[in-house]
Amino acid sequence: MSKVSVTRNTVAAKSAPVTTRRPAARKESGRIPAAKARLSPADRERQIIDGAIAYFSEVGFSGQTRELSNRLGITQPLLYRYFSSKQALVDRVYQTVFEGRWNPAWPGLLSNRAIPLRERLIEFYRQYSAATYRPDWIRIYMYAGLSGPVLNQRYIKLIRRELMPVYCRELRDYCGVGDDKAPVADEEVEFVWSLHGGLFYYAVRHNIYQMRMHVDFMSKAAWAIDNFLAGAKTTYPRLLAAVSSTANLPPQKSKGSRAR
Amino acid sequence: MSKVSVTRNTVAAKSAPVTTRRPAARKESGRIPAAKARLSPADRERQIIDGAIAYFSEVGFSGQTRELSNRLGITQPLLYRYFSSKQALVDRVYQTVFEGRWNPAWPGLLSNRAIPLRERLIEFYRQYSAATYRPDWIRIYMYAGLSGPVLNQRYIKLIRRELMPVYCRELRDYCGVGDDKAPVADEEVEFVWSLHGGLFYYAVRHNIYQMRMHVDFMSKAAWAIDNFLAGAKTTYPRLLAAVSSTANLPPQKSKGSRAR
DNA sequence: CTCGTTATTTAGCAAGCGATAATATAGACT
DNA sequence: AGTCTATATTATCGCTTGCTAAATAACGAG
Repeated sequence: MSKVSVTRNTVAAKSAPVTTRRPAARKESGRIPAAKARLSPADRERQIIDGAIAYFSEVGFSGQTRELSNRLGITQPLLYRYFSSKQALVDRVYQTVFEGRWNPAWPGLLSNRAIPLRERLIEFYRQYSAATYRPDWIRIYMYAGLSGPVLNQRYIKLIRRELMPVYCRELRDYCGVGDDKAPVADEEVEFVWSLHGGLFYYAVRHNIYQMRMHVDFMSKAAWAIDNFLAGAKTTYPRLLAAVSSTANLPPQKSKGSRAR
Repeated sequence: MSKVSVTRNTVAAKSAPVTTRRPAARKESGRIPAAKARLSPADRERQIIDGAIAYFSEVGFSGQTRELSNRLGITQPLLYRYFSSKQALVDRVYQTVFEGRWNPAWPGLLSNRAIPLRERLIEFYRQYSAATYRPDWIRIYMYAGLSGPVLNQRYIKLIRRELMPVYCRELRDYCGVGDDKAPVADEEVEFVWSLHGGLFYYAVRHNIYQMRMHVDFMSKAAWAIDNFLAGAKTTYPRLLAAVSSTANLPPQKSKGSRAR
């Protein structure tokens, strides 16, 4: 219906290199242009994925393909030229959001004993929050968890495998207890989750409940880390002692060995 | 029309607990009506609400009324005899889940200085987790947050208003600093949120990501509380000092006064 | 300029959805 | 029992949604 006119721009033609996956090499185009002209398949695909991330993170994966195409300024059947089904697009959104933001250098950062543990933790949470404590990541992560546990379990297990053992061993060293080689116990990991989860929940309140926060994240994180480390000096040795004392005993019937 | 049989009486039998809240109103026929037959409006309404809580907490509020009615063993138009629209039913689910589980006695429990703070906190989280750290509450809470912030903001503000001031004042007393009457600063509240959020996130991992937990909640809570209190002895006075020193200064342009 | 390729749009189907009106039937009362 | 009322079901409407096929138009090569 004659929604013509506006721009006859040749912008589309200029973008030759595609770099299908690496967001690092993005030039300053930053925001998605309305880009209604003919695009190269690679560019169009990128545009659709970016738009889908923004749209689905806002309304959830029950959002409609027609509304998504409207926001992109394209027609709805065009989506199906690039993705065989809505589910395929959704899967691609998952993949794009969750795979590009994990930094393999984090374990190394956390275990760098040339720096005080406090500073390492602060720097880690600066990077980690910048990468994941954002509306698109957090919201898509939570939508994913509610519609099926597989994806989130995989991510939690990544943290448990890559981060938590390092975390716990550095904490042992910080508190001057335990040895570096003993495997970390579930109780230790859960202990660390209290800090990690407390910081994550800040992001949930901000990005899902959309609370206006009165303390900025890094300031809060610094106080939480300080408190965690200060308490750990006395609590963590006690925890390790409690764990090792019950480690190879028969399972006791104490007040609650069953997870809720 | 031919998809009958299958779950006919199992569904009816399972959804039996109708008398949960209304002791009166029913003559004591003793026999709980099989949900299949004609029910009194009050009983049918309860049954629908209970089923809706279970169904929507599982699949989210984009779940279909037909599927809900199937699970209840009733026909779909019957829902509309009791609720004018799907939205009305959804609102009723919100109301039922979120009102009814808050215990007004909690502030009193937290501020009862006849008991050591540690024990008060443990008892509080025992009650609080039993009331809200359950799949229906947590999942509906998160679905609600993702589809609109209003409800969650109201709940967060309830915590901020009813719990946090008490929490902070007891913490001041525990650490032997500050006075009871000074209003609590945002930084103090955020400090307490670190503990509270860390425990809440345990429930998220368990009930939304459906992780199998290796440490039961109360055990984890006890360690988290111990660590929080142990650290607070040194950290909280420092926090209070930092807050009061910048309290009535002009807003400074430090590295990050803006929330993320 | 012409023409072929292909990105994009127009048109539309079939199933799914919330919601309504008409019909049937269970249960209480006389 | 017979009757009446409110509960529950059958049938269906109008709209939405994922998806497809055919038509159109932009771009590049010769």
